[in-house]
Amino acid sequence: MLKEERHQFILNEVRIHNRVLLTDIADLLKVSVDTVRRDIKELHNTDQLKKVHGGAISLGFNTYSPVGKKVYSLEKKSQIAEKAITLIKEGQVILLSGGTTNLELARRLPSKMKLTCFTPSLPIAVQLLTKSNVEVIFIGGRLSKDSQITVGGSAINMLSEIKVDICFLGTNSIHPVQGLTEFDWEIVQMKKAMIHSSRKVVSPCISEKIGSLQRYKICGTEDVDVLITELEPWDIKLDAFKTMNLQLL
Amino acid sequence: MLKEERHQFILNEVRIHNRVLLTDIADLLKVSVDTVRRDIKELHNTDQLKKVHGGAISLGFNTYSPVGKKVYSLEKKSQIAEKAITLIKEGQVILLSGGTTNLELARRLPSKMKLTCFTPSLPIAVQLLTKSNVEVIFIGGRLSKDSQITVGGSAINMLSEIKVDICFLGTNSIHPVQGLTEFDWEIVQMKKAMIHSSRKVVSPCISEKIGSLQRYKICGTEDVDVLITELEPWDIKLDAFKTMNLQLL
DNA sequence: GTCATATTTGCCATATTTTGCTGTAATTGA
DNA sequence: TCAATTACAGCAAAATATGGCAAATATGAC
Repeated sequence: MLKEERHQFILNEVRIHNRVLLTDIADLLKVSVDTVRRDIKELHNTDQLKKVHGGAISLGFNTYSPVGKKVYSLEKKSQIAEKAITLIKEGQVILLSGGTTNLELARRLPSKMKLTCFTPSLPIAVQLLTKSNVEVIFIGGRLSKDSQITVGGSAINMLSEIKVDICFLGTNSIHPVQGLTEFDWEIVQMKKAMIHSSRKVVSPCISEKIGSLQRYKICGTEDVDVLITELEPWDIKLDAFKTMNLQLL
Repeated sequence: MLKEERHQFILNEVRIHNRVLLTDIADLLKVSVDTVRRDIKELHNTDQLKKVHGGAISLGFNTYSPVGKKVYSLEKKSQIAEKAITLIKEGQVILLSGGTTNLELARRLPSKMKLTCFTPSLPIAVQLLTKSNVEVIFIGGRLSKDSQITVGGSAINMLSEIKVDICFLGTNSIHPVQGLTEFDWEIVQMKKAMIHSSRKVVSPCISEKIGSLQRYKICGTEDVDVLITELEPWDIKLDAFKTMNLQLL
């Protein structure tokens, strides 16, 4: 692998996540942390990102990180993404909401499978640009700076005109009784519209988010067709969902 | 095998993969690495690719980061961007087409000025995310992988619903008689729509592109209100435009 | 055809760059 | 404060770059 490739990769990660960990990059690229450290140093010296202890952040980084510290539960999200990909078939039309899990999914889309992919997420669109086999259609609208997805009437309007095969709905909170909830009103509206635009709703969700509750309701569990977690099928956290009419992965 | 054949082969590989390894090429073509090295050196000297340690990468490899592109052109573009910014007033609604010059413009937008900015360009949207004072509205549609902007009916439709104060129209070719031209049909359609959606059309254009001509016509010079170049006002290249009803910067 | 000349190519010896590793210092979080 | 992680400098091995050289090939004039 060329040094320039690594540089591009790192910059891309920074663009998408606003921050990267040295160790994650080293892991992903299978090189030593020293090499990544040197790469980041170079990119720092040429003002392409900002080097910080343990990694790097984007230059215009606005210190606000919605999820808190561990943006990367890379391991779990990768597992979920791998499971999710098994649901996709050649030639299908899919819809990816925002969120880091869906970003992982986008990253792992097989490069041979022809797909059409709708998304309102800027990072996911950037990621999908590298997949020559995927036709990307971006849902336009006002860009929310926090979530880096488009929101608002225009976006919802565009969603109302489509009907896709599968929607992968990144989920902040899922509760056996209350269903899916969200703390941002505009995102709630977007997600509702996405559900209406899809034949099948898949909810990739890391286990920490199971049982949690936010201010606004998106939909009940009955609107979700498949719930994907990183847990084993017999895990106790999933018990509450087993009686329901939804597939567990 | 002829040298020319090797050159074509290498360029093709670079086009397809965006990068090549010296050793791979030598292996594939059954020639020594020295030969490939010399080939790449030649292609580098004639600006057909970029030589790096261990191989070569395509010229537009790091699409997002203007750093690494040709430095001289970056300087010109920066100058143009600086001039362009003087046209923008607090609270206005602007429209940025794609292109690296507009990307520079986006990067340099003052952080205190409140603005609303429409754009179909993914790199520009990413850049604008860092500007907390700018409301970004992304023109949705099918993403063209080459130009990294959205194109197609949906995008043009969305454009038809807006009327902005200023449109900065990244320009590939401007000709005193033929006007603005472009080589990609879909982008032509987008740019036409952008012109219709704007009260004022500004065309930032580095001097190399003056007088050049592409396959498809976007509009005549009469549709352009302001032409911004990096040249001094008295430069001979601008003479042809001086009699026209357009402002030169 | 022959000779002289120029180009191309592979090989070699010698720099230079890159990379991982080591030991030590600095930073972080509890 | 301590313990763990991360940073940094220096080193050595591997990979790559460079310039010189000679053999092979092509070119062109006679």
